[in-house]
Amino acid sequence: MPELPEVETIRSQLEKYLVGHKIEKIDVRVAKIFASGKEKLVGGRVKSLRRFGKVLVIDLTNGYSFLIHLKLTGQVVFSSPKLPNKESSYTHVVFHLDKNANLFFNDSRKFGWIKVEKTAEVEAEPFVKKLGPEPLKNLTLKKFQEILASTRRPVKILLLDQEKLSGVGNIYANDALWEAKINPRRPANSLGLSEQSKLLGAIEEILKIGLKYQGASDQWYITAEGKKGRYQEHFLVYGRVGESCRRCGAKIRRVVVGGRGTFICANCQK
DNA sequence: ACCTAAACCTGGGCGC
DNA sequence: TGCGCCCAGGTTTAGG
Repeated sequence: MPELPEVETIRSQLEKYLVGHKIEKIDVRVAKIFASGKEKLVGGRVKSLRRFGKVLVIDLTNGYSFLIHLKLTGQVVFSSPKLPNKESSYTHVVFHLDKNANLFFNDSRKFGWIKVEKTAEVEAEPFVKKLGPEPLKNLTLKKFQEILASTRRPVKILLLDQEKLSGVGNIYANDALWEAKINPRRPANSLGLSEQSKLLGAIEEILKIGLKYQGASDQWYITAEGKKGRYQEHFLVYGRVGESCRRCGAKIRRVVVGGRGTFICANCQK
């Protein structure tokens, strides 16, 4: 799922549901997902929720936090007497909360992880620490231009590199490049001024649209309320192989860039 | 520094 | 229906 709009949708919903709840017990059914430290969380109460790129952070009042990465198929779903129960055969970790509520971590492919850190040390955690600036937050045009100018690697690979900028994944990278009419294979340092600025604007715009539709439920993603997002109904180019370009009508092609499926209108994206 | 393929896993879709 | 193959919102690692 799990690009910036999907994780942010989960974060903001959990802020509403989870804050104030006490963690009474944690049931880890697949050890590799949550390898250690769960005892630090038991008895703690949820204080706040943060997000760094695609990483969700849940802070407790006892000085500890836990980080969740959903990778490709992870789900984080809140359940209470009022919401549908999304426990399934893919539920690998259950946080039992007070007031008959639960937080489920589901993950078909088991690539996701949960990790405990002291709250004060979350930003120094190795994965978080390496993250680059984030669109809609602290990615300025100047910084974006520096990042692009620093390499001749294909621009799409840069957009997906979390150490260069964080939060953008394959869906939003494809759609933003289409929106900006830039070919994903273009060397990053070959973009002109107006292209650089157009691309940053497109990234911000597409992420905002993703947020508006509560993310893309192309496959496994669901919100913390257990519902589907709707951005998949508005894909600009992602996944539209064989269909017509929304701008010029040419056929959308699938190519591979940096080992990832990449969708382009060869007519529009130069 | 950069590139690729493979690895971590499982399920869905498609062609035959 | 079944089987084999390819694909998948991410990231890391091994090898060149």
